[in-house]
Amino acid sequence: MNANDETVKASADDRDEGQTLALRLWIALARAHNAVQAHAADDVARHGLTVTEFAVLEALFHKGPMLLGEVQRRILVSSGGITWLVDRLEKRGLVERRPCPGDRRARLAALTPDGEALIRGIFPEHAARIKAALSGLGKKEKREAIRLLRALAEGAAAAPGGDGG
Amino acid sequence: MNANDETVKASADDRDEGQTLALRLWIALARAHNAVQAHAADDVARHGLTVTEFAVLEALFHKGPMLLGEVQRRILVSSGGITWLVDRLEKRGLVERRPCPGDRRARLAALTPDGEALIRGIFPEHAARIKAALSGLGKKEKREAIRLLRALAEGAAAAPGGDGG
DNA sequence: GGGCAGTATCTCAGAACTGAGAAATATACC
DNA sequence: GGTATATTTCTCAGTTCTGAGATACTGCCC
Repeated sequence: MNANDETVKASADDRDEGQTLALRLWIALARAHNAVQAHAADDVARHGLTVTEFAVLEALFHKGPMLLGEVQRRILVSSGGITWLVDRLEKRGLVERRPCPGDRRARLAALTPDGEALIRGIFPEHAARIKAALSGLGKKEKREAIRLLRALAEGAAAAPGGDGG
Repeated sequence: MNANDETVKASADDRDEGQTLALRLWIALARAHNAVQAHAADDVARHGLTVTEFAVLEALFHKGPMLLGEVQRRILVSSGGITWLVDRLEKRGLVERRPCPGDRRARLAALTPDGEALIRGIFPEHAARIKAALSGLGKKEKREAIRLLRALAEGAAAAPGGDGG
């Protein structure tokens, strides 16, 4: 149910125009992501964290202990990546691994008291920083952008190839 | 000149709501970027290229020979990154370095005939693939998304910290 | 024409991953 | 119960990049 006018009648010009538009959108998406990511990275670096490390702590803070695999899917890293991340956070005493009751293959990642104190302390400031980085859009525009980006992600997941086909 | 209603009167609730909205937007942005990037990566991988390598070839294809620094700023990598990328493409015979007339510090990157033939051959299909990945939005929505993403990127660049303050 | 800040690229150590495959366990079917 | 397949995490080699500092040159000012 996409409002896809170009499927009705597609001349060569229409196709070119549609492709140009798509490429422009892809570039705009990449640049916006990059610009916001720079702010996020800059902010969490003050606490010696990377954006993905922060994402792990934040997930555990808001959802409680989770299977490594759940965290992995949530923050979009590979299986090797989540092992590496949790190793790193465990060495710093921010996260611990616990056995998963009922499944001896799996392990839960959970915040330690230190980890919880850290994320509790830095999360509000981080959220404020993200909000500031996104201040180019008003509330209404943000809501519209969220709607469009979600439709974009769903469409991409549904398209053949990539990671969703 | 941002349509920023929340600057008028900001109760604690308003602030929380604004932050929640901002965080949701940040997540939607990251997921959309990731989903589209997966398609782009999957497509160029068929020719043994990464997304950034493709971006270098595409820049040189559409703009002609460029200073390494120009390419670097265009595709958003570090100085070490662009050296590494051009090295790699040069080894594969797709790109060559040329001296820059009038500045002996600088070097131009330019497509070789092989490189031009490659990008000319794969660009149309890649553009079609990107268009397919972005088919979750209609033309009108794409235009609106581009407008919002550009405003987002500008706002982020203008905000203190990150890479634009 | 010598010093000096500024700019462009390169070098290099190492960060932050990826992806394939191994090991351990779970689940389903005969 | 036994075999096959799937799932979950871990290991490890290799890839793709970053950031700091080195090197080479430019252009300005005295």
